[in-house]
Parts: sequence; C-alpha cells; structure tokens
Amino acid sequence: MQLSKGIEWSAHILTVLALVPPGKGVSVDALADFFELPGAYLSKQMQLLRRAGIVESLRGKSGGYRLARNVDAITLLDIVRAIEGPMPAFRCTEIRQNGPCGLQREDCKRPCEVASAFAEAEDAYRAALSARTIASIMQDAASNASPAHLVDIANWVQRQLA
Amino acid sequence: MQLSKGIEWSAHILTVLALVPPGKGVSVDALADFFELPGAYLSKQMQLLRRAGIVESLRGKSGGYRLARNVDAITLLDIVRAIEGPMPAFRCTEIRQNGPCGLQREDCKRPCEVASAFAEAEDAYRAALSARTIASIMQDAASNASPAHLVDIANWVQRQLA
DNA sequence: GCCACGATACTCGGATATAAATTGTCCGAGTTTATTAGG
DNA sequence: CCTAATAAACTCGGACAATTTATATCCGAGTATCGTGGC
Repeated sequence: MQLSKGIEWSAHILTVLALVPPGKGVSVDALADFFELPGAYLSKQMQLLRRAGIVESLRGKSGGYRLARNVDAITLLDIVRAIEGPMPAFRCTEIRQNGPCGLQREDCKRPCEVASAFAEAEDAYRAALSARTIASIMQDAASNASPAHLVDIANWVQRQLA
Repeated sequence: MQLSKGIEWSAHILTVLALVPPGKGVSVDALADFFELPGAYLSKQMQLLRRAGIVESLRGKSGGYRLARNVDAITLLDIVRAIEGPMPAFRCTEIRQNGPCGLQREDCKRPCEVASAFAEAEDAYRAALSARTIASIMQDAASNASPAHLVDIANWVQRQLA
C-alpha cells in the first residue's frame, strides 16, 4: 500500500511550472533534468495531469507543459486523483455474503460496517489533502528556503523558455 | 494504491473471534470456510496479526486462533499496521536535493513541505481508524443485522469448538 | 487405574509459484516552429 | 521581399519490458491432544 512516485514528482513539478509565464511551456525532458527523473516515465505522469485538467501542453517546437489553472486552484487531492485514479484504497469485496452464515444480497443494501469505517477514514484523508494547494506548498517552501535558492530556480525556468 | 485484502479479511474475522470463549480457539481452515477465503493465504495474514499481538494461537489438536485482547482494545489502525506495516503510504525521496537547483543535504533538516502535507493527511487517516474498534464495528453490525443472523454466527462458532 | 509412548491433528514458518501493479523504455504519428527554395 | 514547401523539434499515445508487490500454494518442523498398550 504505497502511493505512486508520480505524486511526489507532480507536486514538486507543479511548483516549478507555477513560475512559467503565460503562453510559454517547459518540456518534459527539461523537467526531468531539473529533478533527475526518468523522462519517459515522467511523460506518462504529465499526461495523467493533463487529462485531469491540471496542466496543458503546447505542441511543436518550443512547446512544453504549463499550468492549466492557478496554483491556488490545484490541491494535493487533485494530484492524487489524477495519478492514482478515483478508486478508494479500501476495496470491500462483500465477504459478509459468503460462507455458511453469509447474508443474502437483499439484506446488504446498507454498506458493510467495516467498509463504511474505512470510507470515513479516507474521507478525512481526502479532506486534509484538499485543504492543501500548490500555492500553500509554495508559500511554506519559500519561507523556509534561502532567497538565493529561489532566484536559482527562477533563473533556471527563464533559461528553459528559449 | 490499494490496501491488502488481508485488512478486510482481518476486520471481519476478528468480529467472529470475539465470540470464541476463553481458552478455546478456531482454526484457520474453519475461518477460511466461514468467509470462503483461501486458507493458506489467510494463514499468512493471521500470522501477521499474531506478531502484532492482536490474536494468539493455540497449538496442537483442537488448537486455533483467538483474540489476544479485548475487542475494545483492537482498532482498525492496529489491523492496518499489522498487515501493511508501519510505513507511510507517501514516500518522500527527497528529489528537492536533485538536479541543477538541488538543495544541499544540510539545508534539508526540515522535512519537505510536500512530504509534511501528506504526513498530516495520513495522520488524519490514522486518527479516524484508531477511533474505530472491533467492538464498535460489532455494535453497529449487530444493530443492523437480524437477530436470527447473529444466532447463526454464534452457533457456528460453538460448532467449531468440538 | 495410571503412565509412557506413539499416532494424530493442528499451527508455524519458510520456500516457492503465480498474478497484478508499478516503474521504466522505446518508437511511430501528429503538430508546431524554423528553414529553405522559388517566385 | 513574400509565400509555399520542406526540415526540424517537440508532444502525444500506445506498445512493450523490467521490477516490485500482492496473492496464493505447498510442505517440513514443531507442538499439543488423543489413543493405545504396558505396568
């Protein structure tokens, strides 16, 4: 039970894409270099983000990716849903209907108590993730990082727009 | 990103083991039959529960498993930790230290903002799970089920103690 | 009747096998920009 | 100088492969109970 690496990658990359000026884009290979990630696999993750409407792509030469909406409108839950899909982590297989004391299907209109307990926990998880936006992540990171480091990143982004 | 089946199995099985009188045990094969589960694999899950101190085993003929503590002292979080292990679902690989703008290790004493955001969410998840005990699950299930069904289960348990 | 011994039934734990998900690579098709040739 | 054709650079998307995890099976070793036989 572990989250895909793509989620960590996406969260960090979106904070970088936030620095890209409108109308421009940064290529997957450049982003892969920035974090030393496998470019081809990162490309798959970016496609997932694109399908989810989090980023958009510009084709052709000097194309690339950029954010599709503002940083304060992108939550960590959006990223998880884009990469992992909407399925809950707990899968109820209705084993209460099995075996010698199994319930009849018509007695199982209410969800199983175990399943609903896990559903509540996942709701709490998702609520916490949806409360955190890329904007808030960037704010926290900026207040902890040195100004020089922030300038480094901004300069790197500028160089990618050639 | 999905939880092991063993977690669903364990939660249901512990509610059955709660009906086993002290000093007795129910075998893995019997439990597997009760829910139509693969016995050999269920055996592995029971071993995990045993190592976590949730159940204990009685060896030899007419042996089997029984609860190691009271149903109100077993939370769903205990089960998840026993089956899945203590590792968090989100794994921070410190990619902020990579690439042309990577941070130095000595500047990374604080946890990464992305990682701590996910850690908070998982804390909320675990808090919700630790608030639910096997006792509370049984209570909810009992109030939703028919009395006849509860008698069926109690009788089945009695038959396993031969 | 009582005790010792072996037989039996069960769990434990590891080794192993299979299925599925994750991670990663590669390449052709399509698209946009840049370049070049022709008028 | 301007336009159209061509080349180049890039993304998209799928097919494919490797690795890891989840799922599942099997069997030998150990242990407690049962049964049998001897005392």
